[in-house]
Amino acid sequence: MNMELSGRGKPTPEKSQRAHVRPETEHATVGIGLNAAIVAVLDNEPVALAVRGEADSAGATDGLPFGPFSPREHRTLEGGLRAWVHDQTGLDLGYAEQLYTFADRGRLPEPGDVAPHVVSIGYLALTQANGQHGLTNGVWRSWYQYFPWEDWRRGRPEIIASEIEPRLKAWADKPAPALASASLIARGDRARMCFGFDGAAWDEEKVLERYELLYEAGLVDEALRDGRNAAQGWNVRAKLGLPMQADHRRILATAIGRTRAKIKYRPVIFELMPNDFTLYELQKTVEAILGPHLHKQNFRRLVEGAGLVEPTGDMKTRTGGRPAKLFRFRREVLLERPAPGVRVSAPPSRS
Amino acid sequence: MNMELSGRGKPTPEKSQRAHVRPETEHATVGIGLNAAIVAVLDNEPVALAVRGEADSAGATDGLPFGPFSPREHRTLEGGLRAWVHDQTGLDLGYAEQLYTFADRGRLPEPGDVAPHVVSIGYLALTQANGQHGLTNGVWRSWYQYFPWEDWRRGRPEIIASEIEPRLKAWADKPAPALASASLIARGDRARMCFGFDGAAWDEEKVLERYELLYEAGLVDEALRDGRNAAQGWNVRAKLGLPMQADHRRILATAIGRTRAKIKYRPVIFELMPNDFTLYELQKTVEAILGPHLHKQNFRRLVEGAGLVEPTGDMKTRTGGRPAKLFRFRREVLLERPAPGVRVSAPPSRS
DNA sequence: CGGCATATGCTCGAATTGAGCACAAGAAGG
DNA sequence: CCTTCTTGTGCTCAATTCGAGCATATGCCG
Repeated sequence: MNMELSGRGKPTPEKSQRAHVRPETEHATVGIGLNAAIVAVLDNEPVALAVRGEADSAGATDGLPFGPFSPREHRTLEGGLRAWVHDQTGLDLGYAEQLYTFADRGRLPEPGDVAPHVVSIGYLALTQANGQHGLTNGVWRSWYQYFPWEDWRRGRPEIIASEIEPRLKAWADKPAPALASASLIARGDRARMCFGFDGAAWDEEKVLERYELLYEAGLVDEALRDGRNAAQGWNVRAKLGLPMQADHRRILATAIGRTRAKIKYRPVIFELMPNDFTLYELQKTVEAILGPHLHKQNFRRLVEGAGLVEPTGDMKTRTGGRPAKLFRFRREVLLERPAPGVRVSAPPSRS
Repeated sequence: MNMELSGRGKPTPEKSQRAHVRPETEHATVGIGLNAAIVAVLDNEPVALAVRGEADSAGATDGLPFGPFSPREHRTLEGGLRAWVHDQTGLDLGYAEQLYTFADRGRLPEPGDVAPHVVSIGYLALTQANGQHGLTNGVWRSWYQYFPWEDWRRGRPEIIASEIEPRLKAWADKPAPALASASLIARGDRARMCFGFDGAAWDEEKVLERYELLYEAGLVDEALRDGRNAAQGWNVRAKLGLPMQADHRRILATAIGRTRAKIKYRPVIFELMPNDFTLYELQKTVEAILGPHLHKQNFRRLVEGAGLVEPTGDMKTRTGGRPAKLFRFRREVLLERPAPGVRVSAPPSRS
């Protein structure tokens, strides 16, 4: 989990372990946890399912649904995920994909413990949240509550200019610690690229990079909670977006970034839509996830031209204007195109 | 790990586990293994580092470098990976990224064992294999030995028409098992999309999908070894490509697919190149990975226009023709473009 | 019935892309 | 030395795609 920038020869801070020739038998055993970022779009708002944690030090913090994986009970990771998500929340997941496996020590809240001995595997699931249909636990919460800087639907979010830019620039002016742990790229340049300062382009897919930068800079609560402030001289009150338990917000950031990337080359957007929809509803859903982009007429040309949808024959009348044709997902596109999706391109570099 | 096709409501075959309210404490413990697909390009041949397994039933089978992860010894997964890769092979990894976590039971060779209790996390590493520089263990082997159908450098590989197409079509004509476990798409259609039968486009990124389809169809040795032939009436001798231990070939397939995708939007191709190179050498490296594509002049326009390279000022004379300008990777591109890479597009649907 | 709001069709210029022509310049060989 | 081969490099041109706007359609509401 890094910036995925091209850099050779990252240092290996750990000491080499003893040589071993046939290592297969000497595993240390750890627990496996599964985290699910369950995403839907409710009233044009992208939401994730959050469960309320028990109140800890600073009040109750949201978390993602979480459950252990037992290879004894479940044949596959995804099967285990579906089972306990159903048990915990009443939801039957549709589409699900694995995101990333997190095992980093040092991010976990237990202060005295040496190693977490828990590896957590993050999953992304997309679903329709028609009403609160059978939800027994957890609430749908806008993902922009956790990541307010990601919400460009009404233009550039103010929090970037008012909070993020000054604080990140102050951080960039401090010298980086000599370990050079993070990156070969200067702090200021990373901030510029991530948040589009000074006219750089905003890349809506870099959700994780942005969160990790804020974490490194000590601007999210999780950084303080994890004790990184002790080592540096940070502001005590960070508060950019709602925090989450453990590294759940990192997983959610990964999920958002993956969702934003994926709808461009896989028709997963339809996992979030009802069966019939108007093209404008489809556009609004895409924009809820990506931020506003497209010219309505061009969006129509795009999705119709790509063969992603077909008219149902019916119309929707209560649109407030001229009635709109209803469409449905055209499954055959999967057999026709190698990578069908809503291929919207980057917006023209608004800053 | 599936076809990532848009399909709702996959059935959950496992039974629900007992309800649990605060699951964090009741982890079953399992071992964590790390697998590395270490990729380089040697003499225009894409290679992966393979280690020879001890001879099992049918002779020695290659495997990927593999080591256990101990959270006690290593702070991060990637740190652990780098350490034992260095110990086992003498290599210092440059670029590395996590691929996927595999925990599926039923793919492991132990016939009597109920559950593997080992979760393996696959990594992709890109490196330069200048000579056998310090290699203490393992050999570089062309990845097309494991996946001959992926090698389109001399046109469509013959093995597709001679072996894969007839055998997959025979498999497609058999009725799918009622469990409908794999996909909502008919076997024949999946085969068509994966391998480009009947004029469908070849998508060089679908490496994993192709391997998994062959596995399901019982056409790779691993399927036989895992005992799937007992349930069906398969050919006893599969032999499409060299097999590997456990699910290492699946990990390598994931690695190849990811590499092919990634060089298009990240400048990771330069991890595989020496510092100075000619544009034609760069093109050959890209083609080794992707298959042949580009018009030489357009490739030049592409990489120069994208600002990916800059001339060193020197020339390379021993080219067999006119001397060629030498170039180097232009790091500044990382600060200028959000997703710089060799944006080659799909070849014009050769079948 | 007229105005409003949304839906939908169409056009046009700019940018990108695929493909080829032409020429440059060292190597090899008579 | 001059021809020919081979690879490198600059340029053009048509086809396609993309961004943006104009114009018209049509139900709803007063």
